[in-house]
Amino acid sequence: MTRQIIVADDHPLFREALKAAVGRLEPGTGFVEADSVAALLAAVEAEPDADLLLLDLNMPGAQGFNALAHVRGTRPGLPVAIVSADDDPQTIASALRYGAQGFIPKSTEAGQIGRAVEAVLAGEIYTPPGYHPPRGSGATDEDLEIARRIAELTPQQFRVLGMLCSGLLNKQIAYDLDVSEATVKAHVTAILRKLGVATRTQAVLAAGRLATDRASVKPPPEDSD
Amino acid sequence: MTRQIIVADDHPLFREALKAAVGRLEPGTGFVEADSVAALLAAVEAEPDADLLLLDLNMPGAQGFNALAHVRGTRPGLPVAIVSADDDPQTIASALRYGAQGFIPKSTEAGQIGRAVEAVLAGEIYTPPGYHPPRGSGATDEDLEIARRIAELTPQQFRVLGMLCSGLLNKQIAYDLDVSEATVKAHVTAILRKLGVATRTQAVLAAGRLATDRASVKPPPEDSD
DNA sequence: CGCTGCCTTCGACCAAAGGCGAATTCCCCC
DNA sequence: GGGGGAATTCGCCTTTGGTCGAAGGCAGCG
Repeated sequence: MTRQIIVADDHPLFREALKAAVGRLEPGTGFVEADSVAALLAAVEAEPDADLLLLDLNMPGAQGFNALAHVRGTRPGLPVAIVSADDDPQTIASALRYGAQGFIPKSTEAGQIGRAVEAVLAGEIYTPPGYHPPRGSGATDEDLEIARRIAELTPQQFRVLGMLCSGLLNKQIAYDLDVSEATVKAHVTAILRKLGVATRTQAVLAAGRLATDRASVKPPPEDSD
Repeated sequence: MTRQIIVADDHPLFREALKAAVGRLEPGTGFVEADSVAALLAAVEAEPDADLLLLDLNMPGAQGFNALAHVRGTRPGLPVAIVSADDDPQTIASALRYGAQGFIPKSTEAGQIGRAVEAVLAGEIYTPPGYHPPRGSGATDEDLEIARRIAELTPQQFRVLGMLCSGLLNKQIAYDLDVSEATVKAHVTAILRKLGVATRTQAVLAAGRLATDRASVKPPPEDSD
């Protein structure tokens, strides 16, 4: 039985490097790749028996720790190792508090990445050498509460939440997901309930608290001035 | 003619310290205090001839640089010196790009604060000793574009935007401002136009890009689970 | 097999959001 | 003193958002 690892990163080249670094130690390893949150969700659903998820924090559509929180909620048995270019102690501490089993800075050298992955697969919690938990751990209790609620969302609801956070209208979401607008509204209602808020705007604000970088809304078209 | 300085900080004690540090060098200085964004707007409107605004970044209701951008837009002639506990180079660079004439870390010793204020009043740009502009300057061109648009908002519109960013309904905003809901809607429409977006959620996302800390939406009431 | 949940889907109803035009006030400037 | 422009205010109408109830599909379990 070959072990399965899901590699979620929007950078194709980096995915290759990651696979090479991991596959070198265990040639029989199978990989599933995802370059977006949508693909990540699909991969997680399609591979219920995956052994590990290597997750980049800066993926388009997955503001920060939202994807981590959601995967931890829907697949509690699937270990997640964060792979990120942002390696300051605050970010690492947050990732661990949100349930990641490991944190691998992108600056890590290949051989060390392989060993880190093996460590996480063996059930250890991997942190970069020299890492110390900072004083204020970056994620407040309120943030963890948000994460807990996001973890309760179904995959489809999580997709919709991501689109809400992009500022899309129900109509646009319905078109993208190829369902009726009534269905989208039902999902939105479920999201509002689970997040404990009353409007989509409040839901976006809540989800935004788990973001590391600001979402880019959309390029303002700008015609007049 | 005594010069007027507006001191905007939600911490009363710190306002006192600030006044003491500045007043020591020029006993005749007049002060106007503001402990919230609402009070800040009122003060700026009431004192058109103020000589300087000392502005804290972490004021309730004024997410990050929004207040700075807005004041710079409505009162281009009023110099603004940011006073903040967050003194990393990224933050300082952003403040300067958004049009601040000075940046005074809260850790600055009293005498130095007085000298910094005098320098800004004299037309200089004050930065803490040892400050070097970082490589990536913290604020992207897109962020500056947002700031430029926020600067175009009228005071009332800016107040409404702040409430939108708190996740309030039009009805609640109308109650707080003591106007009809129709009026609030008109303001919201104007805001959407000026920010170049189509919905309130997108407006909140746009304004959120100028935030330094995440807004706390509101404590989720939480009853069921 | 049949039952029980859960997820997804949807249509119909009501509330909130947003657009449009217009009246009022205030301030600046001529 | 008298425009002119901007800001604030508001009512009416359309669109969007959100709730409720319900039906179909799919997995796990007795």
